[in-house]
Amino acid sequence: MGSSDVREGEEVTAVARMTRQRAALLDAIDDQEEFRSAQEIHRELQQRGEKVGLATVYRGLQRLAGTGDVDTVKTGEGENLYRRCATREHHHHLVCRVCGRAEEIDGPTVEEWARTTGEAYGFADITHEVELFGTCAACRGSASVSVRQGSSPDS
Amino acid sequence: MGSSDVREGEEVTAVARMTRQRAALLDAIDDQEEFRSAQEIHRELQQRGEKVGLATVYRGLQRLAGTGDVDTVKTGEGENLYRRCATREHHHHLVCRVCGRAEEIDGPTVEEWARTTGEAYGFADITHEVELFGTCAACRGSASVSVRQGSSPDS
DNA sequence: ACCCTTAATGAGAATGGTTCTGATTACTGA
DNA sequence: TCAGTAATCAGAACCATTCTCATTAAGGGT
Repeated sequence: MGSSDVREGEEVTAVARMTRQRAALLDAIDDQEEFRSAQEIHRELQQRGEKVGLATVYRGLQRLAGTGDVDTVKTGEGENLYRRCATREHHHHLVCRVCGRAEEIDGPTVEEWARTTGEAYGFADITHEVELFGTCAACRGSASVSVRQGSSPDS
Repeated sequence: MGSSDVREGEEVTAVARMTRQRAALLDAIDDQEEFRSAQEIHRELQQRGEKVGLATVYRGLQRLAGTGDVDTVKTGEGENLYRRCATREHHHHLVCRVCGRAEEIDGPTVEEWARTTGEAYGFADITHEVELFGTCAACRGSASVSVRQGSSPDS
């Protein structure tokens, strides 16, 4: 487990043993601007001819998410999507339901709202889950393809 | 399928055939102030001596959620929680990670923020997913029991 | 009260994403 | 080079939820 590694993250890679499959995973992630599910990333790797197990992809993404090297969002269906992280700071996402492209948005407004609202009700250790889903300008025109459900028309 | 029923919902029940198991489900829900998972509700029914199938509980909750008679929130683990709904209007929740008790909160602030932020990026049909999790005052003191994960310390 | 249509139910199988298992492989520091 | 052990792999296990389809029963019509 933990021993001596990681000091001042600046390389997305860093830490732990660099194996062929981990390198492949990092490559794949670096090449993708959009949010992808673990399954999709695994499929992508196979198509590239990389032999990487599904479990390994999950583990890798998990670790990367843990170190803050990749961002994650949950779709309304309880599936996790990943993509490389631009900033390490706390932020939320505006994800396109169609193409999966996402904008990272910071919301001092929501942060503040979440905290004060929670405290107003006497709750502590407030965490918030905030994701926005929509249809981006590019996808607006083109005919629909497989639409990724972000959330029901409510909530 | 659809024919003549439902006009102006005012009774939580209304519509469709009132079966023994549906009545039992409605009862169980009426008695619970906190958010419960379908599995928990099913278990509860069994303990009451009601013989109701798991699938039926899921179907029932689904319908109730559809008609807006029950509220739902998703835990970070992709499990759905239900409880009877106080208001039919759009709102969010502040859920206690420990006991499941929840406050319904309205957030003109977030609503507005979500809409404007989304539009600022050229996205349309914006929907938002917002849930707050925390530890309520009552649970703060008592020793921990099974803690229901609401979300990771981030997001 | 009795029928008949058809919604509702139940038991279990199926799904699908994710995690775990146990054996095997292969980094990496010494 | 070698040992120690992290990482990998294939597939089983998990678990919440959904589906299948034969069976049951609500409830409007008569």
